[in-house]
Amino acid sequence: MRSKKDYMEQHKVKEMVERIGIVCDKDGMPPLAGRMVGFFMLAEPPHKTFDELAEFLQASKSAISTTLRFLEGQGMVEYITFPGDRKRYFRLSVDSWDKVVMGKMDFLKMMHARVSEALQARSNDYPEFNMGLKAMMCLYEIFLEGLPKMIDLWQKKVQDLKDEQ
Amino acid sequence: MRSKKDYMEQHKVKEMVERIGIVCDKDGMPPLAGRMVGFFMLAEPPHKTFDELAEFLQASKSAISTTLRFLEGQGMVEYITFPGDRKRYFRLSVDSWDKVVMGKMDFLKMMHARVSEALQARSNDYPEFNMGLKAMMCLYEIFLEGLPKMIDLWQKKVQDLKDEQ
DNA sequence: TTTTTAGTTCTGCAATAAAAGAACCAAAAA
DNA sequence: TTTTTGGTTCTTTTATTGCAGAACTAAAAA
Repeated sequence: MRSKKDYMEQHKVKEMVERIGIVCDKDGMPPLAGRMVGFFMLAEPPHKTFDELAEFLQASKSAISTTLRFLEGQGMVEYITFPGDRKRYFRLSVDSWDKVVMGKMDFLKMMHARVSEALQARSNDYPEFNMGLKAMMCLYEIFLEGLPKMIDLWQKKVQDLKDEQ
Repeated sequence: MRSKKDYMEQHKVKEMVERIGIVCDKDGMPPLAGRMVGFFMLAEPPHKTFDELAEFLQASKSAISTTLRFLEGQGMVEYITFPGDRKRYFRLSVDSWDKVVMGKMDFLKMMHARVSEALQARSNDYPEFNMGLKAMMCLYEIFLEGLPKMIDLWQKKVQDLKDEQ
């Protein structure tokens, strides 16, 4: 007996990887990046070499390299090394999702700035519409304030989860 | 004197429309959709006809039609009509941004489901990594709970804003 | 009834993005 | 020193997207 729960069969894995890939796709990720995330979520052990990635994902070295660097940039992937082993072992950077969220905040900040400018450029001839834009800014402000709070809450909860183990 | 604040000159408007367009682009919107949002933010009056959109944005009727329907689908654009006038007047749907946010929540729900499945598919051989996935799910749960709360808060604040006018 | 208006839908092309392949490079091994 | 390993970078090919143009439609106007 390998362990309490046996690792699922290969073709089921491929199926799930595709499904995860599609969801990531919808968030604007390139297809291979989505699949790679999917593979990392299911991979056992959770760290994989460059070549293992290329083989499982059936993709070229260049595509793997580019995609790894893309995901690294987003804070979603990192690598570890082992003494006396030249290879890098890549894996999902499971506890730096806050970095990913912070990245999304940059967009909120930009949008907020643009709406603010738009409002300043407008006349007072259409106060009701202007109020709508103010409301929009208000929503961005609430998010910009709320997201870091949610991250804090998350970190506490994660700590609790780890403690109770 | 037209009003307290005069409406800005045309070429400044075009400049700002492009800038807003770029930010929208970064959120994954097609270029014309981003520009259209920009134009709607600055337009006076804030409602524009199909032809006015086509002319200002220098785009074909088909592109305008497609883009309008895309933005309508997202809950970002709506149209009004006037008695005895066949035309539709399109405008930014400024107070249904909650719908846009709810749309983003669908993605969070999907991702949460996929991670949950992944976790169930995994063995117990790598508990630390599994814990990382649990933490990830936890983050999604916090967002799924927090976003509606933020929307509520927003609606209250918007009411206050309107009242104090 | 025919014509015009206000759009929509379908087809095809141009621009962009994703991935492949080959050339390349630095560190380690032989 | 040469070769192999573990990648990266540059160029080319392929797939996808975004938009234009023309054909179309339903309602209103003439």
